Amino acid sequence: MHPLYLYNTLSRRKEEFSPLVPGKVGMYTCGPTVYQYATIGNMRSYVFADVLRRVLEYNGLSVKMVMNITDVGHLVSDADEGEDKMLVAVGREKKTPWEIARYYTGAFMKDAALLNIKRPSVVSPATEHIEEMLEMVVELVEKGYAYETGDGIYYDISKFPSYGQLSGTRLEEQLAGARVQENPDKKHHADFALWKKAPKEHIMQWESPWGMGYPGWHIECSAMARKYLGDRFDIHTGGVDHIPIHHENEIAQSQSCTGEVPARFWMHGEFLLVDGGKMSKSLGNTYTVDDLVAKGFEPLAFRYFCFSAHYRSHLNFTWPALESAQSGLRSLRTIIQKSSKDPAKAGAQEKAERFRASFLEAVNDDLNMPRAVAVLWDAAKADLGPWLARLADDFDRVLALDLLKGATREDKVLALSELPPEALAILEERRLAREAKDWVKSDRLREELKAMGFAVKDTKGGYEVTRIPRQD
RNA sequence: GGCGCCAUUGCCAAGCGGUAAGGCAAGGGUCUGCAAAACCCUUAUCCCCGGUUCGAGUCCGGGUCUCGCCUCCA
Repeated sequence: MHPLYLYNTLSRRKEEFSPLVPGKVGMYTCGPTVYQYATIGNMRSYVFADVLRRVLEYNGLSVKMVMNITDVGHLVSDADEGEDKMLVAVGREKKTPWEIARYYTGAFMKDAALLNIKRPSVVSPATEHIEEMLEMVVELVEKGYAYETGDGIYYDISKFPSYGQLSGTRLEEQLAGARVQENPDKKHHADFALWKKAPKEHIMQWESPWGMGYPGWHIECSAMARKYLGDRFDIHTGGVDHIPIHHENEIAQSQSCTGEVPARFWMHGEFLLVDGGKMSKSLGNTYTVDDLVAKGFEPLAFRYFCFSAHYRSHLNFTWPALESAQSGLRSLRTIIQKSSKDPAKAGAQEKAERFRASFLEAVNDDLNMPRAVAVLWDAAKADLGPWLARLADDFDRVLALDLLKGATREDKVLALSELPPEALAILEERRLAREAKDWVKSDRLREELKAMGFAVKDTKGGYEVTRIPRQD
């Protein structure tokens, strides 16, 4: 057994992981906002969390994974100003917030499923936890960590000296109001809303001890993690962008209630870049899983692509890079499939065991997927015969690339019954031309089939027809 | 302006002090009427300058470049 090492943002180093309760891991993942489609950048982050969960399970641990769905408008910047994203969606789509949340939650679930992201043990919307959030806010007020202003309840950062421990930022060094409008009622510019008082017309609001209102956008994670995982649990994940504000605030809130930093390990996935630059919803240069599919890619090619870089590194998305991933994944599957028909060779099992050990070592080294995939490739070329499929099946518990699926749609040799009659006619004509050694005609007919979207490959006894992947 | 990350072959990328994994692409070859597939072979000394060390892509110092964060964002 290789020990499992994970990088902890809190300590800025890799630490050996062992769960609080032997054999069981509690893990929280900051989930998606559901007022627009998730981008592939978002999805990279959930692939990362999924891999982490799978690696924990691969190590024999049982994992309770909790994910929130942010369905209540994040309004607000840290200064609690700005537009409400849900409100924007409501205006754009002429639907109720609830309809929008349901729609985009569904879209997210579908994308996750396409990427073989396992469903978390608990995945639940923030609005189902208003009560738990209010309880925490009340507790914070009672304990003196929060104060009321004209427009809400704010966390008082001056009561939490260790603020900034995760990001290494020092409050004094930050320029107050450098780029955001200062809220004059706040005692400190970094104080953040726990609860906001709602104007009458506000789209989503609930009763509270302070009248109608809605939650601040950090409290949902604190409340949900506490409810499902307890005051102290093993791992909390999210994107790197969460480090400086969201997770700092979460720690401040939770620790003020419970006396402890809620999670022992904080892990963060790096951003996906597009053409060397930032991808973000606000820049509008985003792609969705649907966009990839529309270009003829398999969603799992994107998952494989995610494994080409370590989760703590930037990964640069380009279409050629995705093609490279798709090719790689395809040939991997082909090799595995072929290999299973080969006779077993002496020593193959022992070799497979060694590959398994290397694979475990790679994934246990802070989820080093590029190395793990390299181990798979080494194994694929090691002449393992039927043992390769067994090994790949085992690796797939972590990789989840459907390695044993065999041919993809494009690779699959089509039965004659699957072909349109026109294509069959041309094929028959071509067969005759080849018998007559009329190569010019034969090649011309192949071109015709190509235009119809079919590729013909001549074999000993005849030919095979496959679909040509869509090109754009 | 402040803070941080990166810099490895045509592209993506691993590497955590001992003489550069893996993938994609490309080239050569075998096979094929041709093509495709498959198989075999080939392709880097690690941004620059100093330093530490028997030995550095790998540590330290100084540059340069890139990207990111400091504002909603995975």
